[in-house]
Amino acid sequence: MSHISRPVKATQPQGRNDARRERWKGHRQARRAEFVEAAIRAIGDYGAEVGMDDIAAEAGVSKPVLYRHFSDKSDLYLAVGEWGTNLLMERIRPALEQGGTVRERIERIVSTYLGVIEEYPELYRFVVRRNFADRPVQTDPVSTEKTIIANSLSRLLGEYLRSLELDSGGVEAWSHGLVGMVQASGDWWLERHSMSRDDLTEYLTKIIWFAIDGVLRSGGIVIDPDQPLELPPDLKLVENEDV
Amino acid sequence: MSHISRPVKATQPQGRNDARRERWKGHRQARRAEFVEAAIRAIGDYGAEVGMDDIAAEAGVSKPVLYRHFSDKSDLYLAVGEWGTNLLMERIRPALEQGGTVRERIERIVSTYLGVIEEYPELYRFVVRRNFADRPVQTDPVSTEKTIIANSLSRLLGEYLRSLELDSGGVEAWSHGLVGMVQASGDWWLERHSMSRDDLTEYLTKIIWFAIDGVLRSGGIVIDPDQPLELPPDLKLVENEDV
DNA sequence: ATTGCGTGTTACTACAAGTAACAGCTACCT
DNA sequence: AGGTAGCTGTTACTTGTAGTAACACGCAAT
Repeated sequence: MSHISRPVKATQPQGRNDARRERWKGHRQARRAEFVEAAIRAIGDYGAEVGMDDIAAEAGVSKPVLYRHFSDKSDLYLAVGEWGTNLLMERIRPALEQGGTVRERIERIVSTYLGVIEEYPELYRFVVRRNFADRPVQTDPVSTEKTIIANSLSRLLGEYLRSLELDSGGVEAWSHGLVGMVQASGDWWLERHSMSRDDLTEYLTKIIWFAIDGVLRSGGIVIDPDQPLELPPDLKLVENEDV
Repeated sequence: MSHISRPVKATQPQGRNDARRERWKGHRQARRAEFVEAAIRAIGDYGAEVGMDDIAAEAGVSKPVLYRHFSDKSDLYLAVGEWGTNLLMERIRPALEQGGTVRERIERIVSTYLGVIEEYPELYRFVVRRNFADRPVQTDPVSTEKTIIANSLSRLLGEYLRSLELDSGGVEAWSHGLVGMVQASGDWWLERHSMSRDDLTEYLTKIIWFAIDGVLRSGGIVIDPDQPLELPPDLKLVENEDV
């Protein structure tokens, strides 16, 4: 019988603290993070087709050790996707919080995104293409990542439209659509590289602004994309928060 | 030794016609089409996770018979994707060729697309999620399908912008982006179904038009989306034709 | 009668994900 | 001092699915 249980028991027999458990608390999380990073290095080396044998070898352990921290390959895949999502959000957050015009804000977000997929192309392919159909969409890192960004954009657009007393019924569809637009263009660019990142950033910024501008104009609002715009200060990116 | 070679030999020993070959010419194609349709039924029954055993059973044959017509599972997956692409193009073509206003044209295309993924949800998931990473993007049915549509849109937009003497440098990125937008919104809608198809169609039609309108406006052109628009009559959807 | 194209089948291989079953270390508890 | 909970390590092994070997057969054309 394996003397490691998965998941770690949430309760203790006598409800008493046992320092033996505390001893390993942070260690287990650090170990898991170490394996995720090993997976990312292996993906970089072997490509999106990487197997659990290669990931274990990169981590310097045998497969059973990996399987003590991840229930299966899709669990590891999920953790890798979360790593990528966190990286992306860490990079995008400053781009959002920094001031400037609408165009500058959109440009920074798009450029940051393209920079991340350019820096980690195999990781991107691993995450985007290796969708495990047995997982509900909610736990799919691609969908999770897109949903996080789409929901944040929904909230931004929704609050803005409502503050202008415009119809906000389409913000969820539009947000997913805009995220899909950037991702699809990025996907094409990653494979084709027929233009520079700066050129693509500019073209995408334009069409994103045109789409948003059209929504505002349909409500009679005209905004100059090159004037600084104050956004609601409490607005921040949150995960899976409904609009 | 198997007496079936893959692929069928293109030449004959004496360069003489042998009617025994002609006997099977159409049959082989019909058989293959039959297996593709069996695969589609099996996907409908078992979901996107369907295995080759189940597909063979649905076709009423054993696996070796399937493998005489498809080199591997990804080859069958490719054929299924082509089936889906052809279905989509067959449905979209009338929507494109029919006259009307810009808004009406866009609306028909979007509605047709959403209708197809609603009618074949498991097929959609099979094609969209089961990307075989060992296949180059060019033979990936998802990318192929999106590329066909994006390239057609590129050509439409490019010719239009050039006829108006506007910068058409971004049409490829925009086209892939617009296709990605519709697909991402459709993906979200298929999982969430939080609004009707007609509502989603209307919202998507709006933002697509806003995006295109913005491109035109940036060149000083203003077009009424509710006026009938004559498109170049020789323009038609073609596969992988460069802009 | 032979041959080229198809059909059929079961048993089998290959590979990668995932696990059984063991040994051992160390800090904490009794 | 001895027992225990948490971790570490390993190799051999199972499982499931894709894919194939190797055979027999039918039928129209040669």
